[in-house]
Amino acid sequence: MSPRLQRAPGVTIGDIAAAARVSRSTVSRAFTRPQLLSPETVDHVRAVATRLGYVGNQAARALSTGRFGNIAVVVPDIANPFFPPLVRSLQSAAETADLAVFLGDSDESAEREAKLIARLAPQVEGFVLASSRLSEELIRELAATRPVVLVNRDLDGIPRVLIDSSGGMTEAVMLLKKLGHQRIAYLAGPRDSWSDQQRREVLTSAASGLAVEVIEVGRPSYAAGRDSVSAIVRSGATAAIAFDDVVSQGVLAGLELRGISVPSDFSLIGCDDTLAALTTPALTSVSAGAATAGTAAAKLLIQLLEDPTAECVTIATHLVIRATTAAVTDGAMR
Amino acid sequence: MSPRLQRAPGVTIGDIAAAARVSRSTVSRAFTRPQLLSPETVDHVRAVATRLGYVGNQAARALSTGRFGNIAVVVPDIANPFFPPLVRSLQSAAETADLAVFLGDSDESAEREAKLIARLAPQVEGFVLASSRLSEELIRELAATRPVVLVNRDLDGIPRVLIDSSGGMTEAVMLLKKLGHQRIAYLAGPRDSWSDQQRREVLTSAASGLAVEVIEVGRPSYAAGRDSVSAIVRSGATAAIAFDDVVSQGVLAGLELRGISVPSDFSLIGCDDTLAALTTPALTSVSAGAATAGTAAAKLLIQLLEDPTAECVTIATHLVIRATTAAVTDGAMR
DNA sequence: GGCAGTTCTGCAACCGGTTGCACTATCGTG
DNA sequence: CACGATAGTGCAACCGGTTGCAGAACTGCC
Repeated sequence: MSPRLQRAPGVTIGDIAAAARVSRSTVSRAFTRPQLLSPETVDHVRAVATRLGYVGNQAARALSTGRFGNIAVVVPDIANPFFPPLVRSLQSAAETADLAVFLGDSDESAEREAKLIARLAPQVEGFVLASSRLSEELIRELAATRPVVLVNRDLDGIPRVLIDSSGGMTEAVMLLKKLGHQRIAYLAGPRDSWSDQQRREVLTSAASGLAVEVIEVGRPSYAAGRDSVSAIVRSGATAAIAFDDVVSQGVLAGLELRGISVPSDFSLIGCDDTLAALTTPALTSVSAGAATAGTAAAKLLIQLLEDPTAECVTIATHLVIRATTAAVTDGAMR
Repeated sequence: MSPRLQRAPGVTIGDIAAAARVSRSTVSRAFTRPQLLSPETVDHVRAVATRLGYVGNQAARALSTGRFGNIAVVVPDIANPFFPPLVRSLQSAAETADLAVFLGDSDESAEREAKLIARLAPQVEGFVLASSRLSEELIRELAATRPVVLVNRDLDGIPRVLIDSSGGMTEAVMLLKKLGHQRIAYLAGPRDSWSDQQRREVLTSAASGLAVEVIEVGRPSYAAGRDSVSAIVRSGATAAIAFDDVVSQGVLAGLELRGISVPSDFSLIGCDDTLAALTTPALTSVSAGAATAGTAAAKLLIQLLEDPTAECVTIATHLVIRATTAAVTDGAMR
């Protein structure tokens, strides 16, 4: 069979107890509730522990306390540039609360997401589900079991962090109006994305007086953006707002292929501000503060671990104007 | 104090034992060593377990077996586009071996990396350290304790996955030669990066007959790339190879600012192929196969858990030619 | 019919912590 | 000086699994 497991020969509280000539309980308390012991005892035990290189066994601790000191963050695709900053700041915030972070990548599949969650559930205190693809039912079921924080998913009664695009979207529309555009396109993202739904609504209501053409691009990707250009041209729009920056970048490439130059012939605005400064020309985009959302989600979850009260954090957005927007030219698109 | 912990009311083997009218040992064996039980018992117990929604408690299992079913991957910066694909494929491979993945982001700091590792060590079976900033000594110390796989760090005797840039770098130099460039620049990355050291060496040895100017850009970032353009111009080079794609993108922006057009006035080659297709013009780059490296690292670690034999996996690279390279023009740079 | 050999199952100890409770000094007070 | 309060420590049970060992039931064979 498998080679007989030789346990890691870790130092246990038993060893310390023996070396310090106290009981195991005392060793345990020296770390968890020092106020119950005399200061000398605490010092002594801790000194011995340090000398022996003691590191508490998390599994054993978890077993008796029911606390694991771990949380999990699940994302649909860590390779999508929206998520790394989010995960990064989340892990950083978790670290300050001495929580370790499991990462799950569901590969955009609800099924895999459910599996990951089931696998992780027995060893985490709570979950952060970012842009979850799970059904509302499953999420509520999970949330009944343990603390769950959603990011960009709006389920009443479940703590969530929502990046509210309305501010930035409204500014975006206003800017285009001011620049004289009269017919604009919205390159819409996945139907089941809360962010897309919100952006759609805000855009159409803010765009009174403008003609708005909604073009579905499906899964937001570079290729999808590039391929949507023909539809954009057909729509007669002189400007577009895209579901995210990845799509925008595809659109930029597609426009270039057709010899349509940005921003003189066509204006483009992205969302999320993940790549914005990196495109050529630099993309005007609605900042989404993924990093802020990560921190907020971590804090919310940490707070939730102490006091299970539902809450909703909203993060405001604003427009970052760069080089892909300009006044509409006379001939508009040729 | 803290609200008295109400343990998660999870189903335990005790509950199943009672419901199935067998002992706890039998329940345990139904999952871990079914060959010891009669097939009917196994079926029966499993059926009951499923009906009750049993999920094994990982902490308890870990306590008695010493196996956690978790691994950790530590990266310097998950927001750097090289790492997400790596982490993604690593987690996917780990999943098939039923291992859960902890993610640590050291924020480019050796100290934080050490802290993360200490925090995670008591609950993981092994580590994948990607582009570790840790001292050789600390890494060896850790590796003595438990399985460690390094990515892009070359420590003799420690299992590691190395992305070998020599193939792609050589092709890159050959291409530039063929295009008639005679003076090229290398935009060098962090001194303590193994990848950078390797690229430097390969480049200088492959570039016999060419003048090579090494320009240090320090921490590889968009801004660093953009700001290095003046040094490039000063060097008189007509082409450059950059440490990574992020730097390249910065260089593209910097060149544009100066009105130097790519590739007609200047040729540029990146490394890692992380953003390559997304730039304008699309970047010629040395593919690094971060995703492949992630899978390889996971497999190596999994193998290492069974059979602790040091191994080294090397991943070959090649050049992907896109639109930022062209024959040198007469006037070269103005 | 008796006995050795298998196959299956249960008992009980153990992994390494935590914690309710009991016990013993020690102290302050009347 | 007696007595209750309080502080400090230890005992032992418990968390939820795993596993060595022993015993029961069944088989086959002499």
